[in-house]
Amino acid sequence: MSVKKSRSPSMRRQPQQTRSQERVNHILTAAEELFMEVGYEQTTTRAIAARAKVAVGTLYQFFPDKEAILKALATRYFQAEYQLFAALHTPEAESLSLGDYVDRVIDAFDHFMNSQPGYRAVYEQLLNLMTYSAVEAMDDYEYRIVDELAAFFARLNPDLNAEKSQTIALIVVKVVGDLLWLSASQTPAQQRSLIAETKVLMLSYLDRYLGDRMG
Amino acid sequence: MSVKKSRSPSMRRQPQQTRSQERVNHILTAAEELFMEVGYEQTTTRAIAARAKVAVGTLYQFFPDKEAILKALATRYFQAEYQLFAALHTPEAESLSLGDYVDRVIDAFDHFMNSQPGYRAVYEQLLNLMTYSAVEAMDDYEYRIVDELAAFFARLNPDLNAEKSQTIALIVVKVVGDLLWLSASQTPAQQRSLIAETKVLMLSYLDRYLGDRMG
DNA sequence: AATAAAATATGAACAGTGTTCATATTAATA
DNA sequence: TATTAATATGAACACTGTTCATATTTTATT
Repeated sequence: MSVKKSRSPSMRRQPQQTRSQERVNHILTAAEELFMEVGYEQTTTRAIAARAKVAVGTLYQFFPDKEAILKALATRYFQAEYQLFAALHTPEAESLSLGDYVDRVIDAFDHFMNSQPGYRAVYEQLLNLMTYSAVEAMDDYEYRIVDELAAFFARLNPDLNAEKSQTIALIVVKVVGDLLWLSASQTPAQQRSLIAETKVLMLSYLDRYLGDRMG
Repeated sequence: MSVKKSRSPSMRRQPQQTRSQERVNHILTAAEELFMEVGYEQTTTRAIAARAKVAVGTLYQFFPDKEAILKALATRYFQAEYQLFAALHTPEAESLSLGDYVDRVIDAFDHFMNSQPGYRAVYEQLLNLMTYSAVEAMDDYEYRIVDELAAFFARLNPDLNAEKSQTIALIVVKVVGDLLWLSASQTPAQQRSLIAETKVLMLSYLDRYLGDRMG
């Protein structure tokens, strides 16, 4: 069992040879497969090494510990998630009606979560490691999404001060993330009504602040 | 590392002698202290036994595994949480204005979370064990709260069918829980504005369904 | 009160984990 | 080709949750 480390680098040694690059990828895909099959806790570093056709020691040459492997996988998904957000918040998006905006964003993230097979398994386990102080643990990418969403809101309604738009953005990101996450573990019918209701929730809320700016 | 068990009873043997009753309590308080001090994962069954002045084996005489100890602690908090909910949803509550109702409920749960010192540490770690299928893991108490809240809403607005009021209740419980949880890890100033904003969110949303029934 | 039987407590032993590090192997350089 | 640096290996280590034969304590019986 690993002891809390102050701040370990995500990689122990940058792979310099192309052969090593491949090995790192093998390790990551092997780990992702196993995390999806039996979960993070039940996945053994020995099992990862075995599936990647590598010795345990090799694993620790690239990753300081088991947690770092999960984080490396999570980073890939967070990057994709951020890019999805960015693509949805171009200047053109500011001229949408509020209803269309909410529809687009929630449908897009819903689709993202369901289309990426490994996303759920990785994200689920990542939450477990982010125990102490959710703020500190909140990944850089989620921070950036909140910041940029706050700026997006402030642009639409300049009456919102920085603090207020930040709080609104934080609530939107957290609530939508939470409800989409919840919907993922429901029957398709429940899933549909939950997502429809999430849109109602966001629409009702944002209408207070952006109602007269966005259709 | 424990293997997934199909469905283990929460207790291995009911303590029949008063001496055993005390021991179980000693074990639980020792475990709670340690979970708060170093977290669930870092807490060793040996450490729990040592602090409770008991042998490791004794621990396993009452609890099938480490997880059961956490669950026993969690049950205490869930019961208290349910009773808080029940106290807030008496027939008299139906005659409150929507604003007063939201204020009361959110303030009460906010106070509950901050006044119970062990609640956060236990709940945080409990979330980690509820990985697979949040629905199945959702404790009986939370289920009951959603059900009764749905009934409360349906009583206020009989136009809401069972399915709809259930979805609304689920969203309210999840969102309020999530945002209060988030606020717990913020600075006092952020905490205040986040809670105020949570009220705005709930008010905006519930107004759609209960606006003409509750003030 | 003494004894037998049942209930309860104990902690060394077990099987398994994440991680390390002296050693062997491979690649780069001279 | 010989030398040196980089990389790969897996047995060994420290520690974990859990068990179970044994010792102790309580209860029941004589």
